[in-house]
Amino acid sequence: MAAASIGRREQNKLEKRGRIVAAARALFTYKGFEETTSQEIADAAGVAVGTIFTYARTKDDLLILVFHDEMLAVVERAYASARKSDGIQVQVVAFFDTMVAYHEQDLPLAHALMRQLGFVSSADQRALIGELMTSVLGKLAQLVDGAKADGQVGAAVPLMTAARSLFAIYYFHLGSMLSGYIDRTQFDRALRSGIGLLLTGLE
Amino acid sequence: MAAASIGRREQNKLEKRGRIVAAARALFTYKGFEETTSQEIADAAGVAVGTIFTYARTKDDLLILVFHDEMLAVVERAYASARKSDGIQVQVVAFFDTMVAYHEQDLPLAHALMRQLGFVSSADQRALIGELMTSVLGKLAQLVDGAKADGQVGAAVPLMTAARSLFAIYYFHLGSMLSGYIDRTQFDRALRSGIGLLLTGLE
DNA sequence: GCGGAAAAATGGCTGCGCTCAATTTGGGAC
DNA sequence: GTCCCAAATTGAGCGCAGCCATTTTTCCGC
Repeated sequence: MAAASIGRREQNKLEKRGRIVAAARALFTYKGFEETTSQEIADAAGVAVGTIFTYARTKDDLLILVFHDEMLAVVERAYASARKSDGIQVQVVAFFDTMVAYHEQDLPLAHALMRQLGFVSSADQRALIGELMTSVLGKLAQLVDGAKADGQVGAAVPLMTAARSLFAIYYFHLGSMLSGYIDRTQFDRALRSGIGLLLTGLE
Repeated sequence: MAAASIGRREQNKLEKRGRIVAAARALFTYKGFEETTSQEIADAAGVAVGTIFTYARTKDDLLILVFHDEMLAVVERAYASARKSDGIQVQVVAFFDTMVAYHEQDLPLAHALMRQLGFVSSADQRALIGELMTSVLGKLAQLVDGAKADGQVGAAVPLMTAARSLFAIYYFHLGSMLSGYIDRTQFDRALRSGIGLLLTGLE
């Protein structure tokens, strides 16, 4: 019971944190990020407003918390989906398609998330987002590494540079779509041609 | 006098707009974007708070206005600087180095700008930022096109895809630096290796 | 000039995110 | 069981961006 009772306080905190994040998730989805007030989240989670800000320093942090766990899962799914295909290009496209499909479920929320990714301010945010980036880049690096084995990718290619460049291209075009510069069709085209060009090179 | 008197109203608006943007510019630089209040900008510009919001719908828009003209000029300088060199890789690096040097004058403000680039919400913003993007991508495309002439770049390479991919890599690493994931030295290395890889290709 | 209509400017007001002094809760020492 | 302290919770209050009913300025037909 000692271990359990020590855990009691932590247990409550964890459960409360879960309620807050779940409430935020639901409200963000239902009425949008900007349109949801801290008071509403607090009410839905059954806590006072002030309590929210002991679990997340800002409303923005809450958005990151909402995405964090889900995104890690999506990255795993994206990787699994990519592994089903053959050929590095098809694999990478499949990987990003899975991620886009996830974002397409709620484009406004994805748009709000993208704003935060471009403005990491606190150490908390840096840690959470850094974890996501490590996960995505790691999986992409694995795909590239796999392609090295069967000679699709040159042995001298630095894995992380390749992973970062692939992601950079995806990220840029995703932003263009979420900001309303291009539609989904144009996005697909742009992503494919960008990845294709990175594979063959300019020279 | 007819033409001038018709212009009088426009003249005043333009001059007032100039004062507001200049005041915002100075205050953002002096005490930071978040730390500057609309009231302070209004006082410095000699107008009422409400007036600001007839020239810019939000404080965010004001930030974009502040950068817009300067950025167009920086892109021109970056292009001029790139043309001095030979070899597409060196040119592209010189181009981005000029842009980074500009942002380095005020990293916090560059960071704030980056947040807006990732969250274009109004048609006004889309127009202003779209103009910047067109300018940057156009110049990059020109550099790539020039390199095509002397065979450094394959004739079949689509110019805009190349320009977008180059920019995407720059943008991604710039964001990493501004968000505090990497320092300037790592940025330089990452940018160069990313561009190098795009030139040679993964395959 | 003058009248009036349209455009621009104004600033008190509202609703928001977030703070912080005061209060409640939980858990160990005895 | 009781006491005590630290950790957790609370919500009224604060400062901010942005709104909008009112006032001021500008322009044109006469």
